[in-house]
Amino acid sequence: MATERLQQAIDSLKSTKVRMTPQRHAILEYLYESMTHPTADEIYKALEGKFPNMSVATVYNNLRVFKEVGIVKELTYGDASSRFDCVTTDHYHMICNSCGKIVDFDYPGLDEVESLAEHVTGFQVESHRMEIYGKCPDCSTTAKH
Amino acid sequence: MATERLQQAIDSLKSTKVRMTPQRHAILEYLYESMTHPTADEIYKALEGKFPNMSVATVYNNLRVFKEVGIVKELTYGDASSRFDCVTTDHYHMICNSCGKIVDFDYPGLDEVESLAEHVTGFQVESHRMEIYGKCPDCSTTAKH
DNA sequence: ACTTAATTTATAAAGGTTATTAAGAAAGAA
DNA sequence: TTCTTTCTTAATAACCTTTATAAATTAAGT
Repeated sequence: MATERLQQAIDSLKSTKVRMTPQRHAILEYLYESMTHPTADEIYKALEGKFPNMSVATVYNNLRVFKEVGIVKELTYGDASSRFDCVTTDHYHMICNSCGKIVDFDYPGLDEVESLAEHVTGFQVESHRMEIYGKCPDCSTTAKH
Repeated sequence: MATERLQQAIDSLKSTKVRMTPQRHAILEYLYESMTHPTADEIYKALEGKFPNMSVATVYNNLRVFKEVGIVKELTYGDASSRFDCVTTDHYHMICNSCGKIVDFDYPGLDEVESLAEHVTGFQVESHRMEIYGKCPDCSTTAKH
């Protein structure tokens, strides 16, 4: 349940020196309720009604704080805006090349790839990132017409 | 051999309406000789000596042209600059979290992940991207001291 | 050599993100 | 409650990468 996880996030903030502000609460709430992976600007626009005076910098600052505390992950893409994900457990993303929709999906760790990479390159593996691109059901249907 | 592949790239440009200019040749040459994955700015700075009047826009324009023709691939990262790869065959990248070094490595296609993702999400898979992060040999050695 | 269309250069502009700083507010102490 | 301290916000400017624009230049075919 979103509310439960939101509460956990708030609790884990309390254990640090991070203060709870109305803006912070609203940003977190939005992240946990919208199951999308919003950009900073989308969050900013979504909260315009509640906080007409909120600055974009506030959104960015707080997202950075949330990242540092570990309750939010940043998904970075080329020239486009970053997106923010409040699901911090390991999972991958399926991204629609047409509409940009992002869907989560789970897959057991790619340990084999990691250990091969380790042997071949001599690197000490720390993490990996994988995304799959394609057309979402909506976009592949409309394309057929 | 780098020279051979460079010549192939030049030839494949000739088959289009793309003209060969000294700047273009130099950018391609740099891409094929440096085995790194340079940013546009690195290329720009590297060629400053030969082309004191070259504009950054020229580098970007040409990299876009090369991408369109298919002889160069762009590797995009969050806020940081894109890097450009003249190896267009499928392969993955191992990236050092400390110094940013990028090393190529091959791995058979992740068909299984793709087809699972297809079933679970209903997407029509078109491609995927994977990167592995860690510490390169140099950086993990110095860390031990 | 001539012509035409592609290319370069220089510059401005766009878009996302960060830095700065003064004003404001949260959390704990008195 | 009130005070105090430190964190946070808001507004704005600045930064950085990349793209757009427009005039001058040049490659390539005739």
